[in-house]
Amino acid sequence: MDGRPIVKVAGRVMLKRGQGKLIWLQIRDHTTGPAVMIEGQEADDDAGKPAIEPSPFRGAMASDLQIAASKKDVNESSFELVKQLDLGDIVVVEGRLGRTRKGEITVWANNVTMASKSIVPPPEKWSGLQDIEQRYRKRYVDLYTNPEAMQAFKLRSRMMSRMREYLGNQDFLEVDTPVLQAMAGGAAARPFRTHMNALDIDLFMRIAPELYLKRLMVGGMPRVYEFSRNFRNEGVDKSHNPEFTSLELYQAFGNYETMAEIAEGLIRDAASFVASELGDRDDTASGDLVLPYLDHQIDYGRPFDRITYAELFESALGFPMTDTAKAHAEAEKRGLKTKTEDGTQLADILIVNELFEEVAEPTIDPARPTFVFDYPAALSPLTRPDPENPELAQRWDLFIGGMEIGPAYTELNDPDIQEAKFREQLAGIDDEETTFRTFDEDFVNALKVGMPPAGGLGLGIDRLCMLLMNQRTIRDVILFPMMRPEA
RNA sequence: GGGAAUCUAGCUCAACGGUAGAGCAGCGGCCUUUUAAGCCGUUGGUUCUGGGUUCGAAUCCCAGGGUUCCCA
Repeated sequence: MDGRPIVKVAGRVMLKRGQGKLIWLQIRDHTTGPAVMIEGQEADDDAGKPAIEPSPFRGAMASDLQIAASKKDVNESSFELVKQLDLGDIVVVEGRLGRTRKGEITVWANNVTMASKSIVPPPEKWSGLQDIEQRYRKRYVDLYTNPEAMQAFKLRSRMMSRMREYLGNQDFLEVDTPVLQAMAGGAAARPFRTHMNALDIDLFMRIAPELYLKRLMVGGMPRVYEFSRNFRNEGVDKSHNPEFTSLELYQAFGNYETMAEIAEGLIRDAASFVASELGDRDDTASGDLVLPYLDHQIDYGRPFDRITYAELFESALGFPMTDTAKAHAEAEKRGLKTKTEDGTQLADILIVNELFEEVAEPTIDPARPTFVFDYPAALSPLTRPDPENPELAQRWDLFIGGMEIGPAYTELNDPDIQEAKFREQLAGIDDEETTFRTFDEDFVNALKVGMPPAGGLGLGIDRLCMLLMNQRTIRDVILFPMMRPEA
């Protein structure tokens, strides 16, 4: 009649301002996407798109809708309902879409019904839920209260869809492999133990999917990946949660070089996607792709830097890593660990690696994604040694923003070498008493059946989310991070 | 593992060792185009837990717990 479309919207009441015969609501949209359901005629240009401008105040973000319930427009029971509404209630509103005198897009309600009553008081409407602990424990409140939290998790979800799409386009198959394993292999970490009653056997939660994904390579799946929830019975800090998500990926006839291409392409695509979702950057035109992370402006557009382990070591320490006498002296000088807890001297290579991690890694420019190539073979039991130089493993680690994002390897597919490496590990060549050591005979047997030469890649998805979404801690990209149960 | 900080109303925060408060939310009224908060009135507490010092403890001491931050 007046040309304004009739819409039906639903959402949680965030603000309510009563004015006697006119009551204003702001509701956080519970319909999907920006579209309200338009039941009537097409909207006219200025009112059709519910492009509600972001408000300058925190309580009402772009996804909020404004509702006006006027006693003269709304039916009597609806008006009574609106008067009784509490903040936090979820309502369904039908009405005409229009504007206020000040131009605010508003649904002028004809009918309001209660969809769900909230009987717990919401946080303070201006400052929201501030307590960090409560934000994690009551994520359901955090999400509706703090739009930036919601945005990070929406982005995480969409980013993972995008990665699946990217990999699917390259003929990678997504698979699921066991979380409960009789032996927790594929990484050096302390596992969670559990027990299966029906078979009366002890089991472990996986620390990595690697050995199963490789079995699939043996079986003839040339390109596989898994977004794997891994469980490690270790500490919690701002970049570690006991359960975390990694992307593990294997490519037959690939190697660590092709893995670098895939990793770089995948991360750049994800970064580009996140940048466009955030929608407030105009740097794609120039070919640059820069996203902020804490104090850094990280450039995902340019080719990632590449350096070898030995080069980085020497440039940071000032002497070559082969000079083990100097390495020992340097480690002593810096007070690094040089002995195991029972007092035996650490192996040279472990001293070198201590120095590498403590001194060399921090010299990597956090704003430049950097591959560190060619790790010492002794540190990489599942990696194929370089045929030219068996001391080196065909492995790289990727560092971004000061964090280790993931390794990749040219995979070891020789069953004899694999078996020998397993034995070496069991003999305790490394110092880590927390490291769980396994000898997976069936895996050796799979290699005897024959695994194609392959490249393998692991990416820490939580850390990638921290980077791309500029979140300070891993708990801000995990919906329900590990917390001690409340007393 | 070490150090520091913090824990008070549903939420955000005050309170020199001297009656535990404010704002928001809630509750009762009045109010048709507001923009976190309209106006008036009003309810609300195991001050994380347990000990101790003191005439008197949110405050000082001891022990424990949760969380956060920094370091290893």
